Amino acid sequence: MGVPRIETCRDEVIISGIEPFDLKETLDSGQAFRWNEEDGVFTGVVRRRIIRARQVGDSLVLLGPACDEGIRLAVDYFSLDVDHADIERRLCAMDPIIECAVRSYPGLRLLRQEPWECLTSFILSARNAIPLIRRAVERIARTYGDPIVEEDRVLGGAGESGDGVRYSFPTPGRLASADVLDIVKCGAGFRSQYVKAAAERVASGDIDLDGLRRLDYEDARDRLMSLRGVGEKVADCVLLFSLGFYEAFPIDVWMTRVMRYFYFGGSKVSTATIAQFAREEFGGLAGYAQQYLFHYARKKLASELRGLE
DNA sequence: GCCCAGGTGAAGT
DNA sequence: ACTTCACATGGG
Repeated sequence: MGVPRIETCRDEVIISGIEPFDLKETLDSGQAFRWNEEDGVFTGVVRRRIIRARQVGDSLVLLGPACDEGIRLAVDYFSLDVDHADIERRLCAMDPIIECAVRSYPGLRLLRQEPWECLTSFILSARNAIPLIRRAVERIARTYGDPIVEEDRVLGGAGESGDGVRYSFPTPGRLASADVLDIVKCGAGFRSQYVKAAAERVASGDIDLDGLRRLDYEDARDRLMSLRGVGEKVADCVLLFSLGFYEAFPIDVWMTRVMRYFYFGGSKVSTATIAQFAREEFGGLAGYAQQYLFHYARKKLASELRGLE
């Protein structure tokens, strides 16, 4: 594959040469929780910046005035530097089931999210529903984060009356000094204490999230699991969605259902058995396999899988 | 009212 | 090691 080609015209930046790429499915695949869609335009907050984007053909179009830093941010966030065609090819060669999932959603990417926001989001995800997770993350940002004033937004919002203001996700330090009861008010429920405790550990430097990249998968995972509210599944989500550990294979209720259905003849299996199978079947691409199977399960198999229990 | 939602920790076999 | 249960909150 070639390097992504970047072309600036007026108030748009067109990034091409990135196929396969599917913006909609990627942002709707349960990785990130701060994106909204309106008329094909997706708006989200990434590391203190607002990104507005839409897909035209195989290209990603960024809306707003061109800015090198913003372009670099988007390329990194959407992993546009990854040879995704090669990844899909290798997955399809593994077995006909994963091939089917990949062919159903070509261009489904793994994002590179900001680790602290990713960790908090998935602590909030435990025994929770996606719309409620989204709302809690947004309320936490609105309560503790900073309003983002972007040239981008000023230019695009000629008749804007203040409602569309977005907020950055708060730093660990800011959440470490929060009152737990105020975090509860954001809708975080029993997970509020976990969020605050994690913020304290990260803010103090006891846990260095970016530093985890230098550890091997097992050690990084153990380190994350020393946080209360972070078990195997949440740890794997953070490793996969923000730290580039593509061998991580988060197993939740959906993955349990779809793996049983496809690979274990519908019989009951433990997460340990599923995890071991995934390692052997998908190896270093287990995380990608997980994302295709998870998305396929939720979008195409929901009714069939619910009845299995 | 009741059940479930991208689980985890603690206590019990 | 494996099983059971509580945990806040809100939507179907």
